[in-house]
Amino acid sequence: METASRHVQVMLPRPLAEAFDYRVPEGMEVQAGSIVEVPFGRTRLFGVVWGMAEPTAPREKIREISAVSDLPPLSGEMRAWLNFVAEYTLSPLGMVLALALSVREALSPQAGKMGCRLKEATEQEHGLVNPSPSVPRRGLGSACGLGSPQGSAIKISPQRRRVLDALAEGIAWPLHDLVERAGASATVVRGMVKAGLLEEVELPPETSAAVPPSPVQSLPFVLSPEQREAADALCRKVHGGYSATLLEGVTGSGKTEVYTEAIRAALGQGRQALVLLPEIVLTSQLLARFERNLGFAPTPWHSALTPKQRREHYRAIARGEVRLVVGARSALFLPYPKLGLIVVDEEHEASFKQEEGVIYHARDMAVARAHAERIPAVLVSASPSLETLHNVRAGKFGALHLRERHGVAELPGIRIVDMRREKLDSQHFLSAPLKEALAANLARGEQSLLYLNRRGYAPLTLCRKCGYRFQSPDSSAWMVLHWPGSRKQGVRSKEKNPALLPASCSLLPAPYLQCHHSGFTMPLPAVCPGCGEEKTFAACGPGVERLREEVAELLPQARIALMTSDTIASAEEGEKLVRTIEARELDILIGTQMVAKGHHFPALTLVGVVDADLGLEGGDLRAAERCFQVLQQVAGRAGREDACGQALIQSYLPETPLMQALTRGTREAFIAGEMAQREKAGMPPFTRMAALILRGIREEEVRNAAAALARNAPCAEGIRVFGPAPAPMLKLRGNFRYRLLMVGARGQLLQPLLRAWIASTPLPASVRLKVDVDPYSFM
DNA sequence: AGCACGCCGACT
DNA sequence: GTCGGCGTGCTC
Repeated sequence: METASRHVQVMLPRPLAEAFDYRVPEGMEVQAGSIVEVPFGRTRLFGVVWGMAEPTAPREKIREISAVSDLPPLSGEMRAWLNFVAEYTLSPLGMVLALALSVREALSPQAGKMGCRLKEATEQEHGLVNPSPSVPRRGLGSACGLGSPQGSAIKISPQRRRVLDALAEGIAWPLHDLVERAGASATVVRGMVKAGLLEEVELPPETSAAVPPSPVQSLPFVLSPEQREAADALCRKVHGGYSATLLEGVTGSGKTEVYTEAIRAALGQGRQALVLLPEIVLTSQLLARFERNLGFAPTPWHSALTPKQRREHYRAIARGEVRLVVGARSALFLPYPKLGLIVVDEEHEASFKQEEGVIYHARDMAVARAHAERIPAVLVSASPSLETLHNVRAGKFGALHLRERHGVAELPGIRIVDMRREKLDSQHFLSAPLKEALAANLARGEQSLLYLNRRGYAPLTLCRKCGYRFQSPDSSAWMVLHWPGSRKQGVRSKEKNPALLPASCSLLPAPYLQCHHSGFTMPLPAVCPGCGEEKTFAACGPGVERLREEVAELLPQARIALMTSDTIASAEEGEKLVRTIEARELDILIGTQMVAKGHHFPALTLVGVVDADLGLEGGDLRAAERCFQVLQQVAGRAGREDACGQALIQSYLPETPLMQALTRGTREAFIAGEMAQREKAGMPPFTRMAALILRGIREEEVRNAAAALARNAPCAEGIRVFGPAPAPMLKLRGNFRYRLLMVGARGQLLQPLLRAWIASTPLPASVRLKVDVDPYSFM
């Protein structure tokens, strides 16, 4: 009888909504949340025990659990939260679980890591005269004449010799390291294993080096009365179960120091704390600041960790050995066994929104996790999102406000340059006031920053003869002209039409065209693909590369540098440039989004925003909000220490409330206007939204599927469905995309309606549907 | 997500 | 005649 056989439901890190049935072998102990290794198809996978009910799958399909991980089981709170995330985002639970089990190698002590060492009995078996592997030295590359038991000879080539020497100490080496050490290929090593010279053994467990004790003394900082009050309020929350609190304060008001007190309180309870930050602000300087403040190094979690660090950090976190994690949004999904506090710094940042795979907003899911774990969440910002402000007003979130700035100069004077009144030279983009200010600043020996959120040389290239426009083959976007070498040709600007591009270019590097959506890149051809004429290309509009050209022409003596993702490929390069700036070896920095945040430059006293209206383009309802934030942030870069700086903002829309609010330096006016506008237009945060995005290879099928969905749209009180509309970027990566938008009243949960809607509309397998709940991007 | 099976174009 | 492209379907 098999009445004694136990079964459990195992959730697997695959896009599956349901758990699979598995048998628990005799003598194995599992509980809900246990991380287990199971056979799955022809591979083995780690999954999590999700239920302990009777199996529903046919008995003959059910297989047996292979092993249980040595890591502690996922807590009930964690599992409940993962379930919530799956339901909220309409993602298969397995996909959400995959985020939590992201480091597969961390789930077992060695995860089957194998290494090679000398085979114990090799010498005797093969009749080696001398047991030392470094001899015999003679007869390299030839048959050594050492008889195996069968009498066949084993060849010791120079490569094999090096491998034997590398292993002389008898220690097992991972294959990869051995290959490097011995300078022999993996094939050679494998051949030696086959020949019986080496054997594969499991490597001994690594020593846990994830949390080295830190000798750093914490620097006690003195909090102002205002800061003290806010810190005390947060510390009280740490003892009080779930709460969500906005900590608002301008740059320099000491927000970090205030929430560090709450971290201390959580750690004091023996619990773990998590600080989430946008990836770009997660620098070594910032980690060092936490270390100084707390007296120990926090554990970082971001995309640049090495596989080994990732594994060790994951294991130490899962075992509760790590006290503080400072990480990017993926750190939210780590299996902290005793989380006591979550801080989301730069809460307003759009980069917390994950746009691929499971589409989620880390800030919102952090609040949900705090709720599930019954702990406080603290949202921190100098310019909170409208969503968060709305939650504060609705009484869902508490709020603390830091009003004083400490050790920082006044905010810069902001002036809007009305570009409608400016007479720009053709193919030039700097207004007279900005040019004058740049020249004056240079004369004073002070640094300037020009902000233009457009990579490359020009956003559009067209043929002046036939009107041909370069368009990306795999999306409908224009190809952006890049011309990194353009600055090297001083004479170019003296030509009649400076925008006219040479057909063949002797400059280095040569101009090329790139699609910023797909990454597709091609050289600028010599003749127009439309009419075959030479030298007819005109570059339209400015990019940062072209701006540099203009500035170099205007101020030939200035030392200029570009800061874009094209010129700054790594964190080290970025830090190198920052050091150059700090050493005042640079006069004018020209940059994209990248320069908006991060390091502050002591001698920067002028900021010029070349095209302030750029951020308002694109179908994005939060465009104004984001544009305001970026412009305020960029403008705020001027004059941060002793000197009071100025910001000049070039705009064709100087009367808009956004630009007006910028000049007054008050956020309140802008927020009030923006809130009113959103409410009137029925937009979030006053409504809820979900986007349905369909994509497929054949446009006809996608369009039909979208139409079918639209016909089936739910009719419910307060629900509106818009579309289908071809996605703004219609053909992205070879796929046609159509979108529908569902809008509901704030109090209405969209998910059940969405689920019923989707379930009632069968779609062809060739058309994929994804749902973006609370969409940020409308592309 | 992987991974294999299966049906149509460019090669030994 | 195959090799291999990725479209489709399955995994307890």
